[in-house]
Amino acid sequence: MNKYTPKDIEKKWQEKWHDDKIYAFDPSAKNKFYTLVELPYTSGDLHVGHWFNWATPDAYSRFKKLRGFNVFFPHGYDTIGLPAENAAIQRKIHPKDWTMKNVETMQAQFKTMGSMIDLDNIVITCSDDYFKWNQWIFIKMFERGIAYRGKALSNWCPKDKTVLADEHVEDGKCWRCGSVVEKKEVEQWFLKITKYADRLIWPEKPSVDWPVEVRVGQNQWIGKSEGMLLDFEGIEVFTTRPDTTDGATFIVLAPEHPKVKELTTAGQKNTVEEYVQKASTKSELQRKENKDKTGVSTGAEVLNPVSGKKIPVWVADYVLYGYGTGAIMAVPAADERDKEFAEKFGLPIEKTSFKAKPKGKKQVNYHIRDWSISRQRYWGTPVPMIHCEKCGIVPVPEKDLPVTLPYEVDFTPKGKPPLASNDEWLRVKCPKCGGNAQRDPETLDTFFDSAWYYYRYVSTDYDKAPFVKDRVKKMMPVDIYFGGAEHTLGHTLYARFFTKFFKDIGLVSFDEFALKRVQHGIVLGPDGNKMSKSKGNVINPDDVVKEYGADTVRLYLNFMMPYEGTAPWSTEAISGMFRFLQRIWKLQEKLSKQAKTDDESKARMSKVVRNITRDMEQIKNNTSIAFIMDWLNFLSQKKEISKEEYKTLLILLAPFAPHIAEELWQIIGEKYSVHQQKWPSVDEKALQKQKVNIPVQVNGKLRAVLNLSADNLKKDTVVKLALENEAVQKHLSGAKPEPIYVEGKVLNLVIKSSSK
RNA sequence: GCCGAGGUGGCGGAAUUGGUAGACGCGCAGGACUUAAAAUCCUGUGGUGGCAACACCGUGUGGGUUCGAUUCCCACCUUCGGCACCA
Repeated sequence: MNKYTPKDIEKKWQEKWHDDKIYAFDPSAKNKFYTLVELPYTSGDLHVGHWFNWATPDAYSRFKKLRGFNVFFPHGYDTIGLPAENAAIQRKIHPKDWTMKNVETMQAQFKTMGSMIDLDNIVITCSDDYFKWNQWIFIKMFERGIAYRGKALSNWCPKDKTVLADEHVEDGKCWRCGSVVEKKEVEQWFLKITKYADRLIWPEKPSVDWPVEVRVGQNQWIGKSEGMLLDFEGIEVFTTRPDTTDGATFIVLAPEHPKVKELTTAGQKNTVEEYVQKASTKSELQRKENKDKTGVSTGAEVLNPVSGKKIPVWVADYVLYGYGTGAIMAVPAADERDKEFAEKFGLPIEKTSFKAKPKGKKQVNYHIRDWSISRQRYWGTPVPMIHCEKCGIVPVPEKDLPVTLPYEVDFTPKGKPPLASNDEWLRVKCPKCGGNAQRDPETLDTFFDSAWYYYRYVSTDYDKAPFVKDRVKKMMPVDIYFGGAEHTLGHTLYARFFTKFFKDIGLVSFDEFALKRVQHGIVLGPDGNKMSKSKGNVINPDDVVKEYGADTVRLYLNFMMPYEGTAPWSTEAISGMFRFLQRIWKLQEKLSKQAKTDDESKARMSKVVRNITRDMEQIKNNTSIAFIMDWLNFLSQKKEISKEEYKTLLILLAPFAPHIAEELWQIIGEKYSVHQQKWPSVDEKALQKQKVNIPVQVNGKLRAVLNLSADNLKKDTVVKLALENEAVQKHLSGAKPEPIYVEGKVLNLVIKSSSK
């Protein structure tokens, strides 16, 4: 027997599996299972986090395959983003070249994982065909009024010189570069996600299995609140508590509110203008940081229709222009913020009856706002629209799609979209009137691309539509979607939104694209901190693979913690995994043709298989591996082991360590491939024959354990045996206990204390 | 402030619907093999006391329900994540 040397076997099998197409999805077969992992961004290299993210889904998919499912596990790359464009600026490489080079590197690295993902049939979001259908979808949205041109106070990243969606402003800063985000009035494209707000709200008991934190988080972000629109002499306010209108003692307008100028009295003009001016220069972050209430009076007064009193109108930036009507009625007696404001500025506070019934219109408001979708950058899908002076905005006809990116542009940020710098590309004839017109020089947000890529996966070869309806009908929804928690408010919400839109235009028939969502945690550096170059605690997967092989790395990543967990990488623990594989390798010495699987072993094996099957289904791969170790420990103690025992070990191992499992499978002369075998079954009879441990408690404290055979589990027998037990007798000290027995589980002997 | 998820050995973490707390792995200690070391193998490993048998304590804290609670209920402390002047 030679030594276990991963590098001698891993590449060999990877190539053979690939050549033999052993993981090929059979579109005609039933029993489909669609595993989806968020497509990686083409940043350059796979880091250990990528390995972690894929190790569990891959083991899970392999398990599903062994369980008889026809597994579809496709792959792709999210290619659009600023790093590509910035690399281009810094290193003078074209974004496309930079991106495609990274795709190549990452493809090669994915191969070393020995994953069953299909690397031949990938979606690359910057390819022409993806652009085409991306643009097609955009035009469909435009036709339905979902994509629209709007002007709004938007989040502006001064460094990236582009607009940001609300979901990508984190703590007042740009999600990508961390610059403090400014507010800027910009005309741009929006998607009317607000129209879908109600349908995106998760019901209490959803039909699909998504984590609560996602459901609650999304519902909060959508932030539905029902209330009323009330009129205060021309000022419309939104309130959720119309019943407190009698206690409204003043009105507050947001600084941007158009009525501010109109209402301000001559005496207050300078003060108000100064205040409004000041508020407009504040960034969102500054507004958030300083929660002290500020504001000024307009000098105007309006009638409170319920109390019949004239109440003053103020301007303050604690009222947000973007929410409700940008104006509120302040009820200091019922609202903390209004109270604080009233106290600070000496405004009256009056009791409310909570019984007011003002006249007004019912109104529902949402926290979520329409998704700003256009970016003033080069590296993205061009917005497929033409601006004609005569006809206005005209979509590019389908036959002219895709609108591709011109290779030559000046993409150094200058405040205007880079595409506007290429005249030849920009100028175009209007498809309607044939007159002179211009292309839209903006590109789509990268989150538009990733909102529907898993539909394209099922139709990478199709060029008549974004996807083949029938195939989607057959293969979707996705059965399980693995990804990161950071996409709770962005990507996964957008993906749900797109699915509902697709349903509306008759492309799909379901409401949710993924039946189950599982979110991974993070592998920290060995020092317990987040891995970062500056901290020098980054683990390079290529190095670890070189040292131990891919199987050890996969195994360790599956074993180190639950998929949802976050824990530090341990250079010591991973060597334990290597040791485990070496012990399995060595076990082949004990394999004997004559050896039979005895009853004890059968029972043990069944228990292991049963537990692993149960845990794998629940994606508890760490405990599944623990049971494989348990089985190995058991086999190691035997003098010789049967082929059945050994084969079971290899099949159980195969999802986690596919290469070594295959190699050993071949060594023992079994038919290729171990990955096309049947998952071992549980021998219920053997399990029933096994002896059972019955803990015996006296007054709830464990005093003895009886090892009993299955036919000795009746209450009378167990109690009798327990009472004969010395340790039990000692603690009973002659008393007559009342037995409480749960069959096959536990016996508790209770002595009723005399004082009771 | 609001919402969500957690708090179990030296560490990562187990514990099926309330039923032997600490599986499995790492680390550590002792032993075997070796001239020696590494590797490997064996044994032990929650805490306290005891030579030992054994006893008591023990799942963030304090109460409660129960024959029995890491698991259920109440209050509190605390860590992490999300949202945050949303009217």
